[in-house]
Order: sequence, then C-alpha cells, then structure tokens
Amino acid sequence: MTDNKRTVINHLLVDLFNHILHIEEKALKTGPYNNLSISELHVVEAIGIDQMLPMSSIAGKLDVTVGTLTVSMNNLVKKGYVIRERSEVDRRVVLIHLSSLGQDAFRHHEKFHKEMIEYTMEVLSEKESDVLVDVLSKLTDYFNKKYK
Amino acid sequence: MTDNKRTVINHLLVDLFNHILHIEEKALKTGPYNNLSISELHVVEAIGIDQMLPMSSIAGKLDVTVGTLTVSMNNLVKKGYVIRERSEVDRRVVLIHLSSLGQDAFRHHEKFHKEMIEYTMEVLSEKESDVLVDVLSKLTDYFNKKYK
DNA sequence: TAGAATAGTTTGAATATCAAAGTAAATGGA
DNA sequence: TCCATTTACTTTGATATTCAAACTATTCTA
Repeated sequence: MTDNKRTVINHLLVDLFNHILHIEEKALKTGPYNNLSISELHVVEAIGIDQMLPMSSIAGKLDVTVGTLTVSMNNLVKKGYVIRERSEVDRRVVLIHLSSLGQDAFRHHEKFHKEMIEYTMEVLSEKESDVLVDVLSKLTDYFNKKYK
Repeated sequence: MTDNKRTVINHLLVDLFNHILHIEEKALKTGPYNNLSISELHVVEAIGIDQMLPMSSIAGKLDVTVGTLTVSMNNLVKKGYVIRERSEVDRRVVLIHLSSLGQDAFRHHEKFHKEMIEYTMEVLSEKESDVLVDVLSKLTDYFNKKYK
C-alpha cells in the first residue's frame, strides 16, 4: 500500500469524522429538540421507535455503565422524551420506551442523517457509491467480529 | 439511491465510528502513555512533531475554545508531554511544542493508526482500496468546503 | 498616547462518566 | 422452604471535559 493511501485513509479517521460529529452537534443545537444533549440524543437513538428495552440492553448498545445510563434516563424522563416502567414479568427490570415527543425527536434526527447521506452521495458517481457501500459493509463486519 | 445503500452508509456514521473510537480508547488505556486521556491525546496529535504552535491555532484545529485548551494544556505540561513558552516576537502569544516524551507518545499513537489501517486494508482488494481512497478524498474535500 | 483589539488564563457551572455502595427482586441449592 | 447468591437497577461521590464570562497582559491604531 502506498503512503498516499495511508494518508488519505488516516484523514477518514481524524478529519472526516470530526467534521461529521461537529455538524451533528451544530444541527442538534440549532434545531428543535435542542434541549437534548448529544449523549441524550444517542440514548434516544439506541432506544428506537416501537421498542421496549431494559436498561442493561440500552447500556450495552451504548457501551456505558448502567449507572451512567440511569443518570441520563432521569433527565430524559424529566424532559418528557422517555417513559420508564417496571416489567410485570420480572419486577427487577425497568423497561424503557420513547414517548411520542421522543419518537418525534428520533424521526427528526433520522431525517438529518438521511439528508447528510444524500448530500454526501451527490459528490459520488453511482459506481463509486456502490463500491463505498460494499467496502463499508465489509469493514463493519470486520470490526464487529474483531471487537465484540 | 436504494434504501439498502442508505442503511449501510448510516452504519458508517453510527456503528463503524463508534467501534473505531472504542478501539482507540482501549488501545490508549492498555498501552504505555496511559496517563493521557483521549482528549489529551488529541491535543498531542494536533500539536504534531517539530512544530511551535500558538494556543489559538491548536484550539482552532480541535474546535474547542482557548479556555478549554488552557485547562488541558496545564495538565499536559504537568505530565511532561508539552512545553509552553512565550513568544519573544509577540509577548501575548504562547507557543506550544511537544517534549521528547510528547513526541514519543505522538509516534506511538501514529503507529497504532497505521496498524489499524493496515488491518482494515486486509479485508479489501487492491481495487476496492483504490476506490475507497478516491471516495474519501472527495468526501473530505466536500466537508472541508461545506463546513469551514 | 488613550482606547480598542488580540492572546491567553482563570473561574464557575453544566454535563458525562465510572466505580462502589445500596436496594429490591429472583433464583438455586441445602 | 428459606437463606445465600445473583441479577437489575439506582444513588452517590469523584473526576473529566467543556463553555462562557471575567480578567490580565500585550500590541495595534486613530
């Protein structure tokens, strides 16, 4: 592999991702639902529409401790994005789902993602975007296997 | 564009990047220089080898306020990674460069990046990695223009 | 040369995070 | 059956990161 290849790919890891994070953060702060922090938004994303998930499963997805998630969830409940109820089957378990406000926020952010992808695809040919999809699928598989 | 394409590319934005961040964090915690936090490491990366940079320029690269950087820099100086000196030309300016320990940490992390790229390339054919480089170059350009 | 602009630092507040201790419920072996 | 252990979650205390605003020191400019 040439040095130039390495350099460009390194840019993916550092530059490109910083950009995307930055854009996401700005979009969040200026949009509606701007009383959500980035990490709270990630919690909303992890819960998803039409799901009833226990705390531990959400914490697993996000790679944070359940304690951390509890703190965040306290705020999300307070802000009205999330509904917390105890499972009737196993009373230790707390089941989480999005309120309708939470679902609105979820969809709004999903739309932002889609639009960013749309913009991104504009600079690529059909063929290039095909290859990109292929490459990303492989990489995702690879990382899933390697670090899970 | 098909829905599948969107879905996969969305994975780049969420899954893949989380993986990479996670791996980077683990590598940092288990390696030498493990008294550096992730954000301190980013500061070290932004300073680079063989550079004398003013605070404001580093803060610009990292997209944080100069105040934030000052706090972080206080710790980096305390830990011996960074040398801080006032410019003789303009006494308001503080010039930052890496100590030899800081340069060691920089090179160590650079090596980690290279290795991860190497591993990543293993799952791609020569042709695919060519296209990937091409695509990423375009995307980086695009974001640089769009959000700077 | 006085007032404005620039470069950094300090401080106070908000958020995110973890580890450890605590609570409540379920489970499993004697 | 019952108590010791495990499981699921919450609370608490400590540390990190970050920003905005107030502050200091220096340079520029009208």
